[in-house]
Amino acid sequence: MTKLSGVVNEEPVPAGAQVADALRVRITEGGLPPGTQLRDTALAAEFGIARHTLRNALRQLEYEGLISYRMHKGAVVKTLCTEDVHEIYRVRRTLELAAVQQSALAGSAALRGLEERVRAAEVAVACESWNTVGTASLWFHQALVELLGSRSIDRFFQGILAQLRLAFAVMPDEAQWQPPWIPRDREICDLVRGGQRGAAIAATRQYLEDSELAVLDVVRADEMTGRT
Amino acid sequence: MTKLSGVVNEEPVPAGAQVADALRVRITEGGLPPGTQLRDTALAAEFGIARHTLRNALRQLEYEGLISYRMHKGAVVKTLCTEDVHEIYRVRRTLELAAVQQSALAGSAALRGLEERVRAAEVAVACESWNTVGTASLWFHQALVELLGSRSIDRFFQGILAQLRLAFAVMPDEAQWQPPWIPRDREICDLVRGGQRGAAIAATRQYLEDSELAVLDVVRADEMTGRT
DNA sequence: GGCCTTGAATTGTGGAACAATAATGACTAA
DNA sequence: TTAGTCATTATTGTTCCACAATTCAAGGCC
Repeated sequence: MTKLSGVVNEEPVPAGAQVADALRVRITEGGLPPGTQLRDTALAAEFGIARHTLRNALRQLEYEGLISYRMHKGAVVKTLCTEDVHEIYRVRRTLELAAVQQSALAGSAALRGLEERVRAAEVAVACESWNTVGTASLWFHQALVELLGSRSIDRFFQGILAQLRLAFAVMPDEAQWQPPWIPRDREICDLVRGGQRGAAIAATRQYLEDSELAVLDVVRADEMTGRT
Repeated sequence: MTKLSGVVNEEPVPAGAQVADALRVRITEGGLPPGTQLRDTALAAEFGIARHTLRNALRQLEYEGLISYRMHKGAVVKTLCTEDVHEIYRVRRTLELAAVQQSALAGSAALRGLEERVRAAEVAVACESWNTVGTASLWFHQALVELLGSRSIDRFFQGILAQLRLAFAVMPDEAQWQPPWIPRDREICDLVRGGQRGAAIAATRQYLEDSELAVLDVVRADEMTGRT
């Protein structure tokens, strides 16, 4: 509803892309829980844009893996199945471990980014802003992958983590679930910055192992409730 | 109306997606060389679809990195600059080396795929079907990455290699350029299948190093001719 | 209850139109 | 002549409307 105010000299952004951004936020913040049907006429009306333009936005989100399209059945916010979780963690293992392995070659700016984002997560824990904690932690892992120095990989990984956030969206008690991971993020951060590559790899591998199992629990629990 | 038992239930494919596939082929085969303006009215007329549908197809290709959009200036087939080449090879190094490293865990089907595609490339060389050689070689490297067993990474990497094909599209003498790489593909394939991980990694790293420089030469040469 | 039919709702696509911007070319001025 | 200005045209981004194809929900029939 709010017409986005653009700073004058910026490159103009197509309306569809703006709506895509807004929807992406709504989905990853849990405003549109997995399984939600996205009726294009309704959404178009809500955002005050034409149906075609909205459908463009939905297409973009489909490419990013946040919604799934089926012919003549429209768009649905994706619900993660266990295989999806395995897939997400296959990607995480590949990219995060590769990033830690090559961390010696990373620029100092990227390394500082690590520290910043871990600290942000710790602040979120201190503030007891639980819904922020999960996002901050994911941002840290995004920063890890950014050590590789590849923009396309960064974008790709961003989509993967956005999908992972779909699992957070159906989590019953984020306050219990999220905080324990932050000290482990801190540990990985310090090991990487300290140049202790072997230990960093081991810590990251174990982290991903444990995290995958934990997320699987959440997804399986959600599958149970959904099947009733 | 009842479906006969055993008949495959084909999900219908949206028209936009079909056109996107056709355009992707045209671009990667060189039918639409880099820099070509893609006028949507003309293309829509040619494919016999509405402008909206065609624009959806273009959006998809934009997401894959094959075309670039600029507001109110439409779509253009992307022309690789040297930074783009660096970026492509950053991704290749990350994923292909990670794949070779983890090749011990790969399934036997994936390993057979390696052999198949190298052989296809060798056949193409024997047939002197030079335009096929480059594509076959890229397919081999795609198979390498498939050792990781991740569908999303496969799709991502496919897009990257499609971008690389844009460099082939402006290459003056593919017959000279492509064949020398095939024996090196063969070497990597045999090392991986033989379980000689260290040697395989070294060979792959050297391959990517040399390949990047060679592609950079092509792109730089093209930049010169384009600037006149 | 189970099955079929029917009508409404929704999607996928087409077509025309319009404002905003870019490209083009003519015209003027130095 | 050459540079700059301005109007004309093309093209894009977006909207509205329309319609066939298909799914969904409800009701009627056995």
